[in-house]
Amino acid sequence: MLFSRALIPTVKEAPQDAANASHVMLTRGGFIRRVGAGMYDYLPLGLRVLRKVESIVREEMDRAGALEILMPALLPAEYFKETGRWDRFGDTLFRLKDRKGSEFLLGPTHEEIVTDIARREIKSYRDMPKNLYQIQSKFRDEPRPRGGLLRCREFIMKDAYSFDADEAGAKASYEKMRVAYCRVFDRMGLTYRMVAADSGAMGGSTSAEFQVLADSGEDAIVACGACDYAANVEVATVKAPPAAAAGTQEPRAEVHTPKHGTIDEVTAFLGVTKDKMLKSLLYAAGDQVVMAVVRGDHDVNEILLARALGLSEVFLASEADVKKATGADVGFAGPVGFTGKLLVDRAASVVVNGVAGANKTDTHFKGVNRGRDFEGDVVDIRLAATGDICPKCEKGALQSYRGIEAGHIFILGTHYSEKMRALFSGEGQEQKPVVMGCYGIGVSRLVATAIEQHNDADGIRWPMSLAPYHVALVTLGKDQAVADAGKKLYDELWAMGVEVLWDDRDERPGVKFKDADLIGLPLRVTIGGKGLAGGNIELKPRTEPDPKKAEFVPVADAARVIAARVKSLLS
RNA sequence: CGGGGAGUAGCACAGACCGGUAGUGCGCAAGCUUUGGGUGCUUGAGAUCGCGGGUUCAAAUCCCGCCUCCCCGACCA
Repeated sequence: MLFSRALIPTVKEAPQDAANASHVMLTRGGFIRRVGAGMYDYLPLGLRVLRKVESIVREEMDRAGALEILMPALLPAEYFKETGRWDRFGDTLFRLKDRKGSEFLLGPTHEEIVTDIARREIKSYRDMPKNLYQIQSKFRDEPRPRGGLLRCREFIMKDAYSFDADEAGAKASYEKMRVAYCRVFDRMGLTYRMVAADSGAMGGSTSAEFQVLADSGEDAIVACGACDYAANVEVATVKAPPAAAAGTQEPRAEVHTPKHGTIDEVTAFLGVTKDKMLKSLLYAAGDQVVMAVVRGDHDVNEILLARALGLSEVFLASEADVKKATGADVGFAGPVGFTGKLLVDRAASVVVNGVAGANKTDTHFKGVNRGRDFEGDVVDIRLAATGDICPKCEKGALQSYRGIEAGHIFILGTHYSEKMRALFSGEGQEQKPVVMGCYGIGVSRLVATAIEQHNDADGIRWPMSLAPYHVALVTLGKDQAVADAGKKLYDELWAMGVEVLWDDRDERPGVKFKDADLIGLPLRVTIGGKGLAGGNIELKPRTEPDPKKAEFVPVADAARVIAARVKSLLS
């Protein structure tokens, strides 16, 4: 592609609203333009990257034996009513009506529709396993679209669905997808972790997220430094602390702590460390108010807390509810004498001579010990953090990371097949629901995710497998010999299968170099009058910041050397 | 949905408090200049000041209503 004939509208200034690297660079580099909140144009460069992501995903799905199909994005409401998701999806669903007033939706995901295919076409255990996938636009009315392509209302997703005759078959299908996903992310040159995750509304028995590590990620994950344990912090647990040391228990004593309600204030006032504090938080859980106690240096994990209570969610109690439940102002709640349901984190349960609120305004207790001063149910309800010991190997220390969820795989079981009567005949003529799995990859999100992980101050550093073109060819000056050499190399490289973007514009060198860095093609070939007079062109990887370290390659060898370099970076 | 912020030329912004000829930089067009990291100079085109209403002789500016967008949080296969 000739730059002079392309549509690559680079701009110097970042859009005022962009807050992360990928949004800034995709916009500045002329890859995308915003059309509305969470809606983007893909300009030619952006579309080429999107297509590369799609190709890799498609190749790996096909390799894993999945079959590509395409379902409509516009869907009749009846399918979602059949499974109850028409109501359960709430405001996230884009709903619309046709001219006759019939209800429709724009598909946020396609379990119902693919299950409809299954119930019509899969009649026997002999028809399975099957895995159907599509790459398609999805629509979700997100409460808050953000981050450019990272969270859109219309986005492109690969969604795959497996159908098996039994749980063991489903596990095998799931495992195939896991391997395929690893290949996808490996080929894209991404650093990622497969983590245990909350199954959420899908209610599956087994699920894992593929988290691409990036400081700008929305998700917090922890991973063990010694074994393969990794989990979304939502569901991460930690090794149980040692049983209480048989230390001497001080008598419990009331202390006056006027206006000192926070952990920081109380520890400073009483001269104790945070791990001696019994942080007591009140939650609205269903129709009751429960108290959750964790150590002062720990935080409550609300998802674990909700699970421990058998609920889907809990909310921090209002100030009024706290006062009603404890009889004290916020900041002075504690387990001693609390009459409601009491949950105590494992680590907090073994604190000896702790400090806790006395359920009396401006008052705390010292010398609080579980077993003597209070009871409560001991559960794991705290957030894992860096330094905690791994729950799996019980040796390694956990490390916290930020991640971007780029893929999620589930075993769904028979949730949808039962509701929609997707039944098949087993070997003994019995009718059984198919066992399903579902597997998503955020294709358009990956375009942005790759940049979040691969960029520097000057712009993007595309991995070769995702770059819109393999090589940026920059010719300098108006010298005809340079232009001729550029044209020759350009033609040779394309003939060898190398995708070249030739900056043939009548621009000064600085402009071309800046744009090349911004667009971020992995290899840059420069042809200038001086170098050419010496019989050389220059070759520099985008990852090399120092232009002086460019490699000189004889003109005669250039095409061959460059093509070989591209090939090695692709494998 | 809660909190905060912003809508003025293609982009980034000033002007608003204190009403009176709509401005700057980048980009765009033309000319000269320059040519290995966003060259310098000159000239020019380009705006229903988000929308609707109100106050006023006069509204980008003051008042009322609405819309859109962004950030933090909640939310989120």
